[in-house]
Amino acid sequence: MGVTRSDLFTEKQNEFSKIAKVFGHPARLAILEYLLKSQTCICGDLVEELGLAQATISQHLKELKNAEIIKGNIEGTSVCYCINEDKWYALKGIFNELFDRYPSANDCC
Amino acid sequence: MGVTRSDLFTEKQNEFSKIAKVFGHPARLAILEYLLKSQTCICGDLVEELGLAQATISQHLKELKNAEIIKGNIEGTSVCYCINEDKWYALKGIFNELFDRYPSANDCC
DNA sequence: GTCTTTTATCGTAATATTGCAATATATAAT
DNA sequence: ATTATATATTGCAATATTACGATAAAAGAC
Repeated sequence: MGVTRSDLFTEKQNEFSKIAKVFGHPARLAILEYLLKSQTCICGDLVEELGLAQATISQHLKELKNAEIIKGNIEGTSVCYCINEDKWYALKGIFNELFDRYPSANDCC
Repeated sequence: MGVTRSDLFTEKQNEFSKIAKVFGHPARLAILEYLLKSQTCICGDLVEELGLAQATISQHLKELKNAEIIKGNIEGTSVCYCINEDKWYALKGIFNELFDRYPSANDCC
């Protein structure tokens, strides 16, 4: 009990839900929005920007990196993070693929 | 500790993440995909379809209903579930709004 | 070398999620 | 009224997530 039954679902469903889960936390969205708008991608200021502890932000960055939504480059003592463009466009496609499967109009609901 | 710091984020970020979280479980995706493809929307067969216990499915349906992604109509002793069309199109828009904010092409990553 | 700065990791506490058996509720059929 | 069927709710155990202080690791400044 308590453990997600991934065995019951398709590879696609498991993959998609894993990605959706990454978007399922406001801190990670805030990080992404900051990366989207910032022209430079030096990102040490995320701690002041978001108000979470440094350890917490590092953890969220790790999850975004694991999902390959962002990339990180070491730049001297700091790390330069930015959106993974290729993945970003791929994600747009994956989500649209779902949302374009329009619900069949039924009369009962 | 351990509680999401919603106070630190914008209303939009909190709302979006809440929706994304609903998509963040394969069972709920499986339910949605079943509702999308099924012409009829009588949904008692989800239990056999998915392989999860009836109580578990009922719980997932509740979360989908809370997020207003699906609607449920009582139909005799069973309940007829289907996608909430309006919400579905709205969600498509909300996700595209995010994905259309293309990352600025930087040279450092 | 030491010191400073920046980010990552570890350990741990608080909370949330998932799954299911048991039970409750609601309606239909008899 | 009793029984059968379908779904919801409750209670609880297992697991996952979130947050943060403390500490480690890595690189530049001196």
